[in-house]
Amino acid sequence: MHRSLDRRPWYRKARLRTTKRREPSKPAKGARQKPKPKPKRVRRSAEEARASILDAADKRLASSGPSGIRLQEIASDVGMSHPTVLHHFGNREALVEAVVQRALDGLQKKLLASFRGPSPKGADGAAMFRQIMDTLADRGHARLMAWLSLEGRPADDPDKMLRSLAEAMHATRTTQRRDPAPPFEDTLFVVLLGALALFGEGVLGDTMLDSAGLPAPARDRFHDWFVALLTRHLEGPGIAGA
Amino acid sequence: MHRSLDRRPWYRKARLRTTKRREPSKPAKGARQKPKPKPKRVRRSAEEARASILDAADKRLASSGPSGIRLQEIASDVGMSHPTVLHHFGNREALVEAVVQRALDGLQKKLLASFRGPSPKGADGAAMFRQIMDTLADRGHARLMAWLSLEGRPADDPDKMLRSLAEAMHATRTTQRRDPAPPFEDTLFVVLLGALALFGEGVLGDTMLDSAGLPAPARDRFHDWFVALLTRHLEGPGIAGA
DNA sequence: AGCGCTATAGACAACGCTGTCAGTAAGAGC
DNA sequence: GCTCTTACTGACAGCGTTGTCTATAGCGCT
Repeated sequence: MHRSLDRRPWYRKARLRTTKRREPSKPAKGARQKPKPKPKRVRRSAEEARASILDAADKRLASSGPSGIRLQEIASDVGMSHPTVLHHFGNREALVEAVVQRALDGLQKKLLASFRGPSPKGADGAAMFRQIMDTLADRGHARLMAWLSLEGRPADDPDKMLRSLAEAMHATRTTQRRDPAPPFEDTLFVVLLGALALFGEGVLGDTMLDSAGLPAPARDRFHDWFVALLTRHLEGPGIAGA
Repeated sequence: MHRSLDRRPWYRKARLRTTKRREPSKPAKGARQKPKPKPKRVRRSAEEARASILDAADKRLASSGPSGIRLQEIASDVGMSHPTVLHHFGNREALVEAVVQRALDGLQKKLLASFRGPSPKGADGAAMFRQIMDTLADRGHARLMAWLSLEGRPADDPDKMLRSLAEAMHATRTTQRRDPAPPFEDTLFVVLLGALALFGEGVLGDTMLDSAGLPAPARDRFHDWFVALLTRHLEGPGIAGA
């Protein structure tokens, strides 16, 4: 008479097996006489385990992208066996999904925080741009977005972050001037340019700097220059074309 | 007495085996009585074969990056067996190296051609930018650079392309104006910004446009706007800071 | 202490991928 | 035709990876 045979895991069961069963094929006999001197097992709570696994996966995600995530590596990073990872996430794809989602949420939170920025209300150009630069130009985040895009994961944002950012900027832009304001699209393009350039720098910054024959410290000067360019544009008249 | 047993390639032999020999382990017997109704073999010249293989690999490179290249897929694309691919390139890594190098050379050639551009001599801002945009914003090339960077392949350019481009632009910039010219670094930053933004657009363009709530045709307007912004900057006074 | 739950580990299966081997056949040159 | 070179192939080895199964051990509860 066999016991529970359920062994709860994933996740709280109640989902029929999705992968087709393999037949035993070979009797799979194995002699079993080992001195067994290592029953050293740590037992985490499920929450804890999931969190550690996600942390480890996150490192791999940043360094090698979603497709570079390996169950064995992650397991050994955390200090467990890879079936345990599967126990907590069901299958590799679900783990990848989870870690990507977590990273994306983290990025969005950081960005939204930057949008509010140090200034009390309504964005003030330069300061906000610097904040966003620090967040996005941080290699990790830009690289993540690049990985996702290259590997064909949609990763769109339903909140239309760029647009809302542009709207906020445009509001302050129109109130802070007395001559007729440039069209909204002009502000939107400024934001778009900032985003594209910052992203580009996050991924290819070093390569480009090198190709430009610039030493690393020039990066800061470039940032200053860029911010100056944008703010001057925001304060001056819009581009004729747009 | 056995025949040549050399079976030439790879490449023209004369390199000792690098992977360690495996012992036969199992006699590897195989019954061999098949009706064999398919001795349909195409025989290409070595050049031809290499070229077709590289072409097929190039497609995979663009769509899934260097690490996404699979010998079997490429072989079946070309219409041969995967050992034949190995026959011509020695091992997978060499094939990847070759196809990446070829793609990179192609990109550089295109870019250099754009630098000369339609104008006879000396770069003329707007036109050149448009040319480069067409070349670089073309998804394929930007994606390739992103793949290479993300996967940690150096891919630096010893020619310092960005710098030489900036030098050319700066020359025309200083001669085309009567007031004191802005420092060279200002021009360099303009080029750098252009490169970063264009690259960013090549990789994340669609995502960003979507996040900005812009329809696809807005891309062209953005390009126009960007070119206008840069040329206006190039013709006006430099940024105070730089 | 005993019991149930479940996080964990070991063994192994299936599969995909690269790479090796030995043999086959398509041309080229004679 | 014969011979030699070599592009090409099927079979298979070995490894890495994901996923399954069974057993075990840590912990809370009574």
